[in-house]
Amino acid sequence: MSATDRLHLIAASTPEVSSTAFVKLQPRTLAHQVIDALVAGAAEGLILPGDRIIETELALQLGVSRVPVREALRVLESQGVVVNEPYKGIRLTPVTPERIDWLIEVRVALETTAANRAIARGLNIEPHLGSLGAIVEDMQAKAARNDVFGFATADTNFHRALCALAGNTVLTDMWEMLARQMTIIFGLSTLGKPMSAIVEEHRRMLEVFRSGDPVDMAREINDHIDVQIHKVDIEKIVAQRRSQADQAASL
Amino acid sequence: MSATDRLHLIAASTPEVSSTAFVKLQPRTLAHQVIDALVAGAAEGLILPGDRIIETELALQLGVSRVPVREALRVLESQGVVVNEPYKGIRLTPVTPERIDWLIEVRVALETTAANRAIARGLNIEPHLGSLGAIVEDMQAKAARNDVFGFATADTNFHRALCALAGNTVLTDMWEMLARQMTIIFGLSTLGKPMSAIVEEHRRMLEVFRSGDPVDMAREINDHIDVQIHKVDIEKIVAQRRSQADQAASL
DNA sequence: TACTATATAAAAGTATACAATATTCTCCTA
DNA sequence: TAGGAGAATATTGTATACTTTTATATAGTA
Repeated sequence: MSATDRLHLIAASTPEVSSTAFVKLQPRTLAHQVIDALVAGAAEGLILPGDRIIETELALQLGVSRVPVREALRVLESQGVVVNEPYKGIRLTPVTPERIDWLIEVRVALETTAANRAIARGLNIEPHLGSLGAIVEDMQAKAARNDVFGFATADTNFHRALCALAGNTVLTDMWEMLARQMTIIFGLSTLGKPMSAIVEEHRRMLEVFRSGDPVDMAREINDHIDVQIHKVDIEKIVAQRRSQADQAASL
Repeated sequence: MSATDRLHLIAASTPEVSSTAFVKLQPRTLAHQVIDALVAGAAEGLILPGDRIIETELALQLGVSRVPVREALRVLESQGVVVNEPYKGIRLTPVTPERIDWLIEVRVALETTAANRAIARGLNIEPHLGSLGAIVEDMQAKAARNDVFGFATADTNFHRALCALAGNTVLTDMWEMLARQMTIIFGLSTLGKPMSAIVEEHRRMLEVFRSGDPVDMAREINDHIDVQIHKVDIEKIVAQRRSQADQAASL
């Protein structure tokens, strides 16, 4: 079975809009939906780093023509999610320990910048602290229920919310790129540490954010992201995720 | 005359490869060439922030079909160079003082990170200092000849070379995005300061880099980029560039 | 058997054709 | 004359068809 065989259909991968949504979300093109489907599939481990992606196949799976598929792949290429050699094919960007270091380095830089900007704007106060705190509580709840997927999502949301406080969309856009790539690499699973420890780290980060010391903040973010992800055996993770995906596929 | 009417043909905008090139560069697709042509056109002021871009027209100008044009536009959209509203049209991202601040903030963050990483790797030594120094000399030469275009290019090259020393392609890729956007906004002209002063700033940056103090380096980069570009009247610049472009077009 | 050359197939790159949506213009009515 | 309904037009979104390139398989020869 090839890498894209089990990709969700578009209909299934684009969740219903909450009826309480205030902003009218723009109609999204098929290309955008293809991007979401691919990223979601990669996050679930249906496609793994290094896997070949065939346009025709993907188009067939998603029930669209090759045009939006190609547009999606070009976008993902420009974001570093896939690599392309003309006439040879596209594959999910192979992951190396080096590349993980690079992603982390940039992500730490962006998050630190964002946090310090938020502090400079005087946003390390209520109601923002409360919002962030609520996310941490959510993490706690998900941890208690052993909801790994939900936990990872909440974790990401915490960092996203922190970045958003900088009010710099150029920064947040770039952050999303990085977060997406890391999600694809690591999947939505926690690594190494127990969830309770991770929750605790977030509490501490939040406390430092409240205190408003830029240097402390930088150190805290660096330690958090670095320690959480660094020095993992990436080969092992990919192999593990592949076997998981194969298992799921054979059910 | 519409915005894209005077875009260079692809053949004209893709320079010959130096015969001394060692690496075999991969064959580039039309989509990539369209990207280059568009960015080049924007840098020259043939298209300005806020201008509408019509796919059909652009395709005609470049002598290609709409498919590679659309792929190019999707990539540029994901990079923030153009904005798109489905069925309404694509335009070069309008520029606001706020957006310029955002771009600068991220660029400073990335360059600072890169410089410090280069220092951490112990690369603030020869032959790297010499290479950077050579670029500064080049700037000096271009300034003497009053070659504004060449000067701006050399300036960009200095910062690019500095970033490259970090050896982090994720970082350099993102830096390129930012540099591209700033080029589109400001064109290839110096802003405010005399060129000699800018050359002097680069000398100073290089000296601080040699000394290897991360804090000094951060301050120096921030001052350089910030002071050089900040607080310019963007409305005026765009208006000025537009009249220049119109003038050139009527010749 | 091993190797090369040719033919075949697969997939990406590109162009054209069609559908859906938004905008503009016209004409009618109040 | 001002305003609105509806047709006409322009432009984007999508699908299909064709071309070029690469990869694979087959056959022939040393």
